[in-house]
Amino acid sequence: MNIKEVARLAKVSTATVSRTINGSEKVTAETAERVRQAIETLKFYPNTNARALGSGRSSLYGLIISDITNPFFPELVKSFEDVAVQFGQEVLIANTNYDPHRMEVCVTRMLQRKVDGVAIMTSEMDEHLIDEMSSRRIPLVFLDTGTPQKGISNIAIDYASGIDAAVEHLSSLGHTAIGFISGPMDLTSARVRRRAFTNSIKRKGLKLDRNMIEEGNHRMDGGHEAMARLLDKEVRPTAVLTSNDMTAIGAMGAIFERGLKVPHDISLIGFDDIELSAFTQPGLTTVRLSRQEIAKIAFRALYDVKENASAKGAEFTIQPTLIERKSTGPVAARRGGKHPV
Amino acid sequence: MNIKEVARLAKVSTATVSRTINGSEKVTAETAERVRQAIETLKFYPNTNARALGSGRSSLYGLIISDITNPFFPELVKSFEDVAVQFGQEVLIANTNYDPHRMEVCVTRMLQRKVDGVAIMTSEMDEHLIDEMSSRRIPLVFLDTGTPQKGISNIAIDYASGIDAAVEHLSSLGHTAIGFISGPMDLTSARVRRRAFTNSIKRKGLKLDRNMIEEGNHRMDGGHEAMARLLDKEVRPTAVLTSNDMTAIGAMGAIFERGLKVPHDISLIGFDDIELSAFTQPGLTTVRLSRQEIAKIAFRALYDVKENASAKGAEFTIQPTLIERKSTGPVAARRGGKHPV
DNA sequence: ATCCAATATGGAACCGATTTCATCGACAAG
DNA sequence: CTTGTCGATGAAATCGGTTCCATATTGGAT
Repeated sequence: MNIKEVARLAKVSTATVSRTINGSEKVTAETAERVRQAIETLKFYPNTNARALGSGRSSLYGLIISDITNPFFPELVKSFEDVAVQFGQEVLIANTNYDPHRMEVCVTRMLQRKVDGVAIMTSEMDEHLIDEMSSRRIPLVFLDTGTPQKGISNIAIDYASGIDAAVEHLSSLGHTAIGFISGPMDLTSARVRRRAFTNSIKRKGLKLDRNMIEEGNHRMDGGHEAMARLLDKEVRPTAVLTSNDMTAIGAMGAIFERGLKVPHDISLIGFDDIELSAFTQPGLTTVRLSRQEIAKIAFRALYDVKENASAKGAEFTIQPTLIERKSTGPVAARRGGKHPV
Repeated sequence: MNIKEVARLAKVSTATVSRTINGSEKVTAETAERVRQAIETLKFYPNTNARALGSGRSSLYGLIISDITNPFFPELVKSFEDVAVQFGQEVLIANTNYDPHRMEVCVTRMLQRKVDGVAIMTSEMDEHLIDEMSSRRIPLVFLDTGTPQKGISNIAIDYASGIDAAVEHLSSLGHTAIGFISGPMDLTSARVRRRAFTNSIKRKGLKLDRNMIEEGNHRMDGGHEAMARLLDKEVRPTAVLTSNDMTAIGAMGAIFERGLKVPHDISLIGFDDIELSAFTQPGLTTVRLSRQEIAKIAFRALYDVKENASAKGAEFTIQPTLIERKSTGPVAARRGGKHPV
């Protein structure tokens, strides 16, 4: 069941069949119709491997993520695929499980499959792996890491503005003792978010208490444990920011377990705004990072560079926005605090 | 950067390079070493497309799911990939978004990429699409649908035992008015789960009230709305089973919004046991459907049929198990009910 | 009527691997 | 010393498409 059989049935050459399939203009409507009939009759599906081999383009775009189990990523994957499909391209998903070794495996896969571009939405990226890809002139786009270079695009996230808004929100509710649960500190993205937090606290003129910063793992269990540690301290924060929503959701559980209430006893703010965050109890106030936007920009960045040899790597910036729900409230009235419930 | 250049550098033929890469025994240790050196030096990555074309095996296994946004599936994907990697195979993920049309696109992808097998973990499957694949002798495995035929395996889920356990659990807590929120009724899997529920209720000798069955969409918003409808009725159930955990989580929100409490006012049981269900507040009692087990069986079923032309399609059965958490409790004391809090 | 340009189509090389089959050399047996 | 056997290697066909280049055909201009 290959192109030759189709050609024979339609009484044309394989070249003409190929042209018909690819919508080349140089085929008579009549001939094209005959070919289409033959394809239909034989239930012919062109072999993607042969196609890629012959044409040099795989129509495949790689998407490397850290953890498919974190809802942030499936939502990103979905959006990325949606855009890719619009352009008639396919997506190859690879996840690293936050493991630098697996990252190498992922890159190898991309190289072997001859993808037309790679979106790297994770930060455990090794310099030499980047070289491996960029030296082969594969368009790349990073999420919030990486230096924009020739053929390499970068999507920066304006953490400062997002986290400033969160801190401002808490501050306006009377909170001064604000804690933070970070992601795993060996991840660049986690470090960047944490730095944005400390900077923001300083900018607001609040006191930065290192005792109120704990490390999580970007998953629920890590958030749970980190919050437990925070609650065990002598001086508790009245509000806590987290490095992502999963962490916040885990943290929320730890708070309830102590018989405390959100936001009455502790206000909580997440980061990402995954779909789930609208359904927690209470709804999670968070800083939204639009997956649709990231996915769209990422794909377009790759596609443009690929199709348009002239296009060079570009720099984009995403603005996160504060989404106020029910997990934040005025600091509880204590000793005549000025923000009674 | 192809096999020829490697051959030239190592001063051997391309055949020998190919043999070395594939670990064929007929290569002297010395020669193999020289080839490996050359590969290393040139940073050569064999072209998967050419490889698949030449050998007739793609080492790719397809995994078709309904909704990557439902945490059940990412967990399944992860497990499936883990097993595949152990066997040196790759995974091609495709999701249908519950849309039969997209399903056709997914199958086309599989056919074009010449996958070595397809795991169909979704039920919006058209008979003719199955034929399309099975007539090409592609090993298939279905999750809980499909008739086991030659080369087609099926993983059945013993809903009866899982849902019986759930109903028994509620019954022993004194519940008699048990509601159900189903998945979208155009999905086979949703219908099967609903039927398991009604059967179970009948077997327990409880009264089946069609008024207490509402339709959701297997997502949080659907669960939320369905529960809202249930709560608006004159006679409310004291306990509700849902078709999956996402539905239960959405439902929980609707309950809280009315100022009611779980499990005090309403007991809630989910289905799947996604990771999240241990972190809801209160923890969700649910019926666990092991993704690891499903993924492992699914991949092995495909791999065995592929590698072992003799192996025919097989039938497997998965036993779900009840996980008791905090979302179920005795029916609230009313008019001297016999199960006071 | 003649010639040219434009257009549709076919032939064949090519993409980069795998794999069959032939060959070569070495070593053991006679 | 010759011959048979076996193991390592290479040459070339092959997989199923794409695409360059050549050719045939058509219609319009002169």
